Amino acid sequence: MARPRQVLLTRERIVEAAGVLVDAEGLDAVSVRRLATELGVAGPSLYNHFATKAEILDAVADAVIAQVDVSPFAGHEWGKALRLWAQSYHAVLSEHPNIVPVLARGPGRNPAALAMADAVYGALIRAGWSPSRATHIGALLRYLVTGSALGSFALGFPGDPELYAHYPHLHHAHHLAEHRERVDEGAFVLGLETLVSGLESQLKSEAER
Amino acid sequence: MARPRQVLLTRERIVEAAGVLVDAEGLDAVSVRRLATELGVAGPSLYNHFATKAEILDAVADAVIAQVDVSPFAGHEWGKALRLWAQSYHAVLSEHPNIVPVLARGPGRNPAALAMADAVYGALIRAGWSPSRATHIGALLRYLVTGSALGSFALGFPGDPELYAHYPHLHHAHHLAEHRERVDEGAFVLGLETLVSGLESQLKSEAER
DNA sequence: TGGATAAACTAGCGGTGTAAGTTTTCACAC
DNA sequence: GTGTGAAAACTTACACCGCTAGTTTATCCA
Repeated sequence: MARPRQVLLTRERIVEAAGVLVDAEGLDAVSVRRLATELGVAGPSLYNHFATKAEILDAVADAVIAQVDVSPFAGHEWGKALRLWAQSYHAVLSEHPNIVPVLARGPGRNPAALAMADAVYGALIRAGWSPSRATHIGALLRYLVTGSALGSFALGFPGDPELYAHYPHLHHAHHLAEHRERVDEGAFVLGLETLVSGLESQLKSEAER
Repeated sequence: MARPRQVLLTRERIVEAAGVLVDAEGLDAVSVRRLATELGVAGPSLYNHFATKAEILDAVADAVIAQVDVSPFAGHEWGKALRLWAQSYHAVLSEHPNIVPVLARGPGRNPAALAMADAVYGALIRAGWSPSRATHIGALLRYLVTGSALGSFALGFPGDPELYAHYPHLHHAHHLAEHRERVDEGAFVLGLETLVSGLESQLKSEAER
């Protein structure tokens, strides 16, 4: 087959198929040939639409970021907006955990990621934070969200009781994986609430001086 | 060469060489053949000492964790200890950023990582936190430290002014990379201080009830 | 002293990302 | 209408990847 009568591939189709594959089988399952097969096409054909494999994965990551709800920054007070946005961010990454390593590298040149950074930073500046503080807060919340999405804390502990026999305080650690959701979610919620309410009182006491 | 008169490889030598290579050129530079060449040995010989490449990288990650100072938990009040430990943890990962993706998967069966988790959890329990809260706090601080080490926030923004022309609040984002250290460090310090002091007042108000 | 084990080797399998060159089709300028 | 050039698929191929299998030989222990 040379050039087909009807176009077989588009950037959108490739990104969508790659996203499905990443979600279903993980980053390692995505090879150019495998992805091409999934699209009914021979391997290197994808290079007519993307320069490298990394570019494909970047596009997948940006499509995920595009699902995050940044609308709270339009209508809510900054602290409330931060909470709502971070929760949406966290929820989206929880639905697509396999792409997180790609996404943790930062916005790069990806439009949805840049738009999100813009919305967050703008809201913080409007609230009265200094440029450097606003940057710090944006970074900080990204640390919390991606850090929590990157690897489940609970699943990091194997479910093998004998492993913990010689650690005086870890006798129950082999049960962690069973309560995965409660543990990971509880840690995130605790962190978000502690951070945002701490920041709220910092800004308030700055304003009073 | 069959079995040599003097042993050429040990687990320690392999882990050390792998660590040097990871630090100098990144995770992708570590291939079994490349590492073996670095050690003056033919490729698959490493498999006499490690079952898989992943096992080698796990050992490198654990050697890094072993450098974290957990001694503060012995002598200091819990809040102070948490701050000192997290700072050491952060500093160690900053010196070895390339191994962070491996390390972010959790302790697994690695002894230094388990010992560290044990020390943190034990100190929190002694301080009066409930088991589930102690787990949450441990998880939370790991999110912060690994999240901040995983990808520089500042370096995530390319230094190309034109890129930000259409984002109303990001006009100065192309300067972020230049101030990388101040930005990333500032965000981490802000996060650590806000979290720990928030937790201190939470525990205090719990105790009063 | 004999046998098991251990530590190196070589050869090779199936897979990877991607470069290069080929063929055919489509869109458009004359 | 009809060349012309770009675009979108193809095939082939390169260098490398993790890892397995089988071989050789030195060392250690009974």
